[in-house]
Order: sequence, then C-alpha cells, then structure tokens
Amino acid sequence: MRYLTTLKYIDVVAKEGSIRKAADRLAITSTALNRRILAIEDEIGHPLFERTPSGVRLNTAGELFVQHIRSQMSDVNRVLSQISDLSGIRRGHVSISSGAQTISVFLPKEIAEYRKKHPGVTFEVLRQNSQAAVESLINHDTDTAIIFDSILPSDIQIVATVTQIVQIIMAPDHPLANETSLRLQDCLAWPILMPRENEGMRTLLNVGQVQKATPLQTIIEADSFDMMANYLIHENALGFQIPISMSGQGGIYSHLKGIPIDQRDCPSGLLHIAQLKGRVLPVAAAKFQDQLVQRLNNTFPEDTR
Amino acid sequence: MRYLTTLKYIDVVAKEGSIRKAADRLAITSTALNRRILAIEDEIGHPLFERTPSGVRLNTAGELFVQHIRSQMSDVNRVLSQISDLSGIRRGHVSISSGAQTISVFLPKEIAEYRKKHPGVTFEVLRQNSQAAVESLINHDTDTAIIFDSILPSDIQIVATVTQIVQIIMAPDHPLANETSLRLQDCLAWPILMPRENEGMRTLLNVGQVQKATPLQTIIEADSFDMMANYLIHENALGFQIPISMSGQGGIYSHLKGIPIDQRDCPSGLLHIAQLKGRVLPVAAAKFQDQLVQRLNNTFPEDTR
DNA sequence: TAATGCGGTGCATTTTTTGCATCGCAGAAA
DNA sequence: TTTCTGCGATGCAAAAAATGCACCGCATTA
Repeated sequence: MRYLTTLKYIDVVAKEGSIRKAADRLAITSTALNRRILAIEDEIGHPLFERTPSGVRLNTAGELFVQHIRSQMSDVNRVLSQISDLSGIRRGHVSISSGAQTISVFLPKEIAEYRKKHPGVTFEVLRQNSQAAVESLINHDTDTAIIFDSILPSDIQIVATVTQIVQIIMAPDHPLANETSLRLQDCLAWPILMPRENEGMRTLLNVGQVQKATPLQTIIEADSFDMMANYLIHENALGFQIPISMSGQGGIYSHLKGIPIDQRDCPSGLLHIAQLKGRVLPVAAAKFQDQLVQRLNNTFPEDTR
Repeated sequence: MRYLTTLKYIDVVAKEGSIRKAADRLAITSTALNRRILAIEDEIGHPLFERTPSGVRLNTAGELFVQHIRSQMSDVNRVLSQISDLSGIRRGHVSISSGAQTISVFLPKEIAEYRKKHPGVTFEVLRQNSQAAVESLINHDTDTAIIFDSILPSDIQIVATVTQIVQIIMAPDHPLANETSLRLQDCLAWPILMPRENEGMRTLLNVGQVQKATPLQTIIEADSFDMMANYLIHENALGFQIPISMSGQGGIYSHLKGIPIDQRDCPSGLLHIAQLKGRVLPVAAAKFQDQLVQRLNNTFPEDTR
C-alpha cells in the first residue's frame, strides 16, 4: 500500500532508533527518510522524535502516533484480506505467539490441519514467554497468542481458556510409570528437569515446592520442553508437561509416560487463547483462532469456563 | 494530513457517486482523481467502484474499504487531538447529532459552558432524527448523538440514558395551567400542536391516542419544537415537550408552563447519549460527552439506569 | 585532538502527479 | 431512429514532489 509508506518508515525508525539505520534497512537514503519525517512532523505541528546524539527516540506524541500507525497498518491488512476473500482467493497470513509448552506438538498439528483447508494461508510462529507474547499482541506483531498460566493485562482479550493439570513425564520403563497420580515427595529420589523461571509452568511448580519445602534435585533447567523430553530417553529423570502437548500421536512425547501431579502439591494451570482487545482480526487469523478455540473446547470439555 | 489525501478523495467520490462531481468539489481535475482511484484499485488488486453510465458506485470491496477509511480518518483526528493536547493547546472539534427536542435549549447551554473551559474547541451541531443520527455516527460524521426514544442498533453504544416524561406545554395564562397532571381527555377541547411522525416523541403520543381513541384536534404538525412553542404565545393551544428542554432560564420555554401527561395516557420516553460502539473519541469530544452524561445524571437522578 | 556517527540542508536529478485535449460509450432527449 | 449529453478512461507535456549526492555542524568517544 503506497500511501502507507511514510507510516511504515516512521514505524521502522521508531524500532531502529536511528534514521540512518532505518534508511539502510528500508533501502533508501537517510536524507530521503529524514525529510519524510521532518515533513510529517511539520504537518502534525509537533515533533514525533527526540533527537539524541546517538539517534532518535520517540517522544510522547510519537508514542501515540506510532501506536496509531500500527493499528492502522494491521487494520489495512485485515480489510485487504477481507477484500481478497471476496474474490475467493482465500489467501492471508496468520501470526501467532506461543509458549514453549504448546509450540512443538499442538501448534504444528493445528496449522497443518488449517492449511489443508486453506493452502493459500501462510503462518508465522513466534516462541515467546507470556510477557513478550502480550507485547507482540499490543504492537500488532502477532494476531493471536497461546499463553500458559499468566495473568493478562486488561487490554488483552481472552478468547478461550482450558485448565491444564501439570503432569510428570518420564520414560515408559521408569519405576514410577505405572502410578496413576504422583506427589512431589515421590519425585525426591529422581533427577529433575525443571522449566526455567520465566515459564508459566515454573510458577505452578514453585507453589508446591515452596509450600512443602520439597528439595527437588534439579539437574537441568531449560526453556525448551523438547530438549527436556528428549533427555528423558537417556537418563531416568523426571520432567513436566501439560496434557495438550502429550495428546496426539507422533513426536517425542508419544514415547513418554505422563502422570498428573496430585493437586495438593501443584495447582493446575490455565491455558489461554488471547488477542488484542478491540482488534478485528484478519479473516485468516480469525478463522484459525476459531479452530484453536474449538479444538481446546472439544479436547478439554471438563473445563470450567 | 497529506498521506490521507487519496483516502479522502475516495471517500468523497463514494459520497458524490461520480468522479467528476467529486473532482469538482475537491478542486482538482477529474483525470487526476480518476487516476488516483485507478492506481489504488490496481494496488489493492480489486476494483472498489462499479462504473455505471451515470457515475460510479461502491462495490462490496469498496464498502469495506470506505468503512475502513472513515474509521482511519477519524482515528487520525483523535490521535492528532491527543497530540495537541500534549502541548497544552487544547484545541479540537466536536460534532454532535441532536434531536429537535434538545437542540435549541439544552445543547446551546452545554456547549457554552464547555467553551468557557476550552475556548479552543469548535463545534458542529446537526439536527437529525434518530435514523439519520445513527447513520452519522456510523459514518464517523458525528462523534456523539442525543437521541430521544428510539431503539438503537447494536453497533451503537448507549453511554447514558434518562427517562423523560412528556409534558403538555401552554401559555402561562392557559385555563389548564394550574393543573399538576393532565390526561389526554383534558386536551380534547383545545387546539393541538403535534410533533411530526418521524420524531420520537410522536410515537409516544400515538400510543395514548390510539389506545384511548382520543381524537385530538391537531391544528399544526411541525418538526420544529421552537416553532410550536412560539405559536403558543399567540393562540391558546397545547404543545408537547420534555423536561430537559423546559429546564433552565432563558429562551422561549421559560415563558411557558409544562404539565406532565398522566402516565396512563402516554408512556415516558428515554433520552440517550450515544456513540459508535468501539470507537475511541477525540479528547474534546470525549470530554464534552462526559459533561453531557454528568449533566443528565445530575439533573435527572431519579432515572432507572 | 582526531575520529566517528548522528541528524540536517542545498542542489541537481529522477519519479510522480496533474491538467489539457480527446476518445469511446451508454443512456436521455428530440 | 438519431442526436446529444455526461460519464470514465487515456496519451502527452508541464508541474510538483521525492530522491540521492555531497557536505555541514555537532556531540560523543578513543
């Protein structure tokens, strides 16, 4: 969209923090870019950037304006995708934030299913913790997010929620593999693979650990659930995962056994599908989100919404 | 805003229904305008207008796009007004739809009071029936609307509501002027000034008239309440008005007596302050709307919200 | 103190936009 | 029917705007 170039430029400058760097990225001269910015500041009658010796930084007016720009640009995309939808082209692009828990098993399955119906739609998947995911939603960098157990700010709209009991995962020949429920005490004797601090699941586990003062033998802290799952093949250790990632065939988790932790030791978490409040999603994103919501609700109907 | 010119042009063409007429209004050549439109249609990859021998008309894609344009433009205005607000300039523009009942007494008082605090703010007041008011809100032609007794569609957000009992108004020396409440039967002997059919108040009056089969002697039907009020000075007739217009000193209504109609004969109506759902109003408009809402709630606290 | 990297500016060049004259076309009017 | 009018589209030259180049002043850094 040609008429949006200036806006796009401003956005890039804001992100790069420097006119010259932005110009470089946009493949134009810094002077051209500089002048566009001066021109629009003049038009607005108020500077958008603070000039510092090392570059530029948005001032308050700039913050307001850039926020507006981002919402405009994503709205244009929405309208354009609606328009292409009219001609039956059914193309589009969906951009998703996902936590580490859901990204490797659940999401690929869903995307594949969606693309069977709409092969023209492309995807972008970002693995982000909940804070980053929220930020991406606000910046219109992503359309929808799958966020595990985090309190979300009020400008984020929760579209669906399911409860997920934390499970202890292990190799199928592990001595504990035949239990139907485990307490944290049962795990003391075994090496533990622990999700890192900024993962939502860690918060849940901390509850039990702190309350019971259970000194788990954490041997690896990682932010990759896949890495931990793969490790379980090699050492008789214990890891954690939520049911949504255990379900379905294929992938590393199907070779592992998952046993729920007793609720007294570890509360169950909430898995949310969320989007920016008030935002109208592009057709493709909206439909994909619908699919996610339906899938969650069908797979975990016991949920207390 | 320079980068919005093309969008503005499209909007005008859509409204005029003809490229040449729009070009005329925009003070450019039809060819320049035509080419801008062709260019953007090309960019979108889909025509926005249907070409007819007598001009152009929006197609579905165009409808979508124009709707988007309007929301963009009003959003830009909002952001700009927020930005000027930063520099303490406090300028802005408020655009209001009002029904005939409130436009001549209530609104001027409120606007004057607002402008005492914010002299930089300009106003635009449109006298419209409820359908037109709703349409104006949807098109972003007005920011806020005062609508009397109408069922509003779901894309309109009601910000405040007060109940308004219909009053019979008359000259202060009228034989009925000392009653505290009147029934429609009491009015049969007098000439009646009746609001026109498309006014909300007329609907309320019809209820009583039809139910009771009371043959009121309507001598004048008018869509101007001021005209009717002024008429009462010259002939001992009866008119109708709602309390909000009777309150306050000054103006024609302060010389008239208003007596509520018995609720059995005429239901009371609802006066709404409304805006487009989901729209973030410019600062000036939002503050003015706040003032209206507060005024209504303070003046008519008995309201059942 | 020299060097580096930043935003801003004057000027020639390139690209885009505009206006004029004109075409083809489809209803309206004669 | 034919003529006429008003519509959007297009070729071409003129006007306007955006761009790139060379360069400035300035503050920080080595």
